[in-house]
Amino acid sequence: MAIRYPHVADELRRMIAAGELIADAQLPSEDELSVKFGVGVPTLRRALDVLQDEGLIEKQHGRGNFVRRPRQRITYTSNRGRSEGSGNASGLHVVSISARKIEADDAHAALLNVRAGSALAEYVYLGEQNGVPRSLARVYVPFQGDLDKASMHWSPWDGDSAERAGALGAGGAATVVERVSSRLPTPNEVATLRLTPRTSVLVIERTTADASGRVVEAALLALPGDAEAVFATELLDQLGDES
Amino acid sequence: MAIRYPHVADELRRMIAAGELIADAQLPSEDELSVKFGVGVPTLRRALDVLQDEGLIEKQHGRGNFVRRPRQRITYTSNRGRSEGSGNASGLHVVSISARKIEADDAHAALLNVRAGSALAEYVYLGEQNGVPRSLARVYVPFQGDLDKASMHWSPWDGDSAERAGALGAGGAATVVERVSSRLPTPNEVATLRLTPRTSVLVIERTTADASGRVVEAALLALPGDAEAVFATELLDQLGDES
DNA sequence: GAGTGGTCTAGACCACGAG
DNA sequence: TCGTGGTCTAGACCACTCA
Repeated sequence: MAIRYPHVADELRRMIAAGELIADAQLPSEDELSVKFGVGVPTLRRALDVLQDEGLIEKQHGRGNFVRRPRQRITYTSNRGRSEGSGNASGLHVVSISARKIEADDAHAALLNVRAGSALAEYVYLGEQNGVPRSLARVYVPFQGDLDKASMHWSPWDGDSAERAGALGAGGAATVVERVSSRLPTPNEVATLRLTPRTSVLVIERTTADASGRVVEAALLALPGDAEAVFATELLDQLGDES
Repeated sequence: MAIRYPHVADELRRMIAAGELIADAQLPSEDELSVKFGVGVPTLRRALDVLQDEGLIEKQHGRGNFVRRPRQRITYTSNRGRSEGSGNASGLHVVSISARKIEADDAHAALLNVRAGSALAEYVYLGEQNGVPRSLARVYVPFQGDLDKASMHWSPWDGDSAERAGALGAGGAATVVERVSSRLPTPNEVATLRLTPRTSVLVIERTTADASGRVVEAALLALPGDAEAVFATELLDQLGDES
């Protein structure tokens, strides 16, 4: 016997691709679809789960299932010391959510290389594209006596790394380390970014240290699954001939 | 009425964390567990799905459910022109799977900036850690008359970017662009890396171009979900005082 | 209150793995 | 052949949304 839910998923996928179901439009109810495809409701729901994992539809409890507007790919660009280019991501509107003083927990302590319990300033930013939340960023800086109002306008998206490092008062060489990983979203990210709990987010963890190795800033950036981070480097050939 | 499957999942998670279910050990059958937790089999299976998404268990059709050995975090390091450090990832054993000549399809063409249909050399590598497949890499190079045997020992994990660029014959400045994204695994990746179809993989797409902008190499690296990519840069302060 | 999706159920049957 | 997980089913009931 054939496994039926993949075929149902294929057919729904085809209908979306063919434009028979347009973005933001509501799908027929699950009862209707199960009759239409000649399968039971649980099987139809299994097919919808697949489409949800693929980001093609969005389920809304009590309202219905909807075709999702295909997301524009969102790109985080690390401009490694070259001041050209980017600046801000295309069409992304970043708003500051909150600025507050907190005490470092163990995770913060490891990130910033400070003692747990020391004072930090936390800035939270939300990036939106066409009114859709697209990125959630938290920036941590060792607390310097007050919440730096100027910092509230620097999201991880803005400006050049070198510029930031300079402005942050390093006054010399700085080291920027960026870690990129992928994980399931936290409940907070699910709510804020309007995600499903089962689709991964791309996480970029950036720490900036001054010449003495002291971490002057750490940024945590969460992007919905269909995102990418771009790192470009121009290399001079540092090698002599190696016979 | 309370939703039951999260509680079942919590309890199973606790048992694994507490060591009551050890790595590689088989779980009781789903029938047994459903009785033990006082829920129906579908509900128990729903809870197991959650644990599978979290990478805590592995389901094997016809055999049983097993506690997964916690994965060591795997790290891809981009050493941006600095020859220090890394070289190879910790404990990773890379073997060459295949080397063959192919014709570029549209995806290859876009990646390497060549015409579709032009000849490419494709090298495939599998990285293993303790006998467990941990990374799948495909490297593409414009075909140069034969399959370069030497290249077969350069996986994306080996060596320094600058060294590679030099060895690749650029003979001057080179540009390396690395794109990191996250997506669901292909069926091939599911089989080769022993993944589940629902857990994301981290994908690193690296292209190396010579001074003239010609792409001399493209590498596609797929890593299971609990992986990270690290990019470190040392910046000289390029700014004068900005009044 | 009507309509929607979410959860839970019991049971039948199929597909896979191993002895 | 047997035990396992995988699929499919029909139906009951709950939770949410909106008029």
